[in-house]
Amino acid sequence: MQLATWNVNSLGVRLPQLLDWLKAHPVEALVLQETKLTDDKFPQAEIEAAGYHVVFHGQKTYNGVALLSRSPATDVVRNIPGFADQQARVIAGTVNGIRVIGGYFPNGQAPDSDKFVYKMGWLTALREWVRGQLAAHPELVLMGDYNIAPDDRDVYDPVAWAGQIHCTDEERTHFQQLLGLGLSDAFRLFDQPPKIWSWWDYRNLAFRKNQGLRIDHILVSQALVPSVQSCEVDKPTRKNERPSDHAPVLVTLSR
DNA sequence: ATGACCCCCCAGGGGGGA
Repeated sequence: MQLATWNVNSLGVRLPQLLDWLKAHPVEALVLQETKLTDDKFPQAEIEAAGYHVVFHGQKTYNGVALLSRSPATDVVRNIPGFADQQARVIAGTVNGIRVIGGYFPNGQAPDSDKFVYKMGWLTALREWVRGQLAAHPELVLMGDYNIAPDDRDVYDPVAWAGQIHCTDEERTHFQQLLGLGLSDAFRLFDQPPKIWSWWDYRNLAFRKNQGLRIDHILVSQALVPSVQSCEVDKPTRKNERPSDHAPVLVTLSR
């Protein structure tokens, strides 16, 4: 079975692509980020007609997350418990015994900004919550748009991006601390070719020049590592006529 | 080439993304 994450950059715009994508990629579960829809406008009927259960947590204009699954998700959680947050960034549920957590991590804007301070606090709250989730659910996947490029290998121009948002030591330390909970970056469980990204700027002909970052990740718990068969970025979806700036990322499990 | 986008808001430009 496959699990996947995709920052769709407006589900209102991308719904037809999502429905096409699900036909071509009948994944067991998919988390979405940047749906940018309040819950009353969420296209639940269309997604259910495509054969998926769905739970969601949105807001106007910004952020918004959803969890689609072939079987219903149970124990659904919206946002990080105990962390007061005006922004809709997390949705979690248990699907076929696997705890699936989808996150739209804060961007952070710039290392000297208030938004960076928020990003750091959010990451700390997420880590402490996920620590408990792992104790309760040994089979766990934490996936989404992390807005962190974990390593210089994940950046098309690491010199130009050194110290910039997504690439600061503080963000990378947070990523390592998530791994320290007992999670593994599914993509790095395998030898990978260089220059694999999950996001390409709309500007500067970035996709055509393959100038991007790998900031969308699937972290799996140790109990799941033996069943991970592959982890791939679905780059062709970024070539669609009216694409999101992110490509989906998929993990394949032997179950 | 010192360029180059897209989506939201909601009606002319501004905020945000990464």
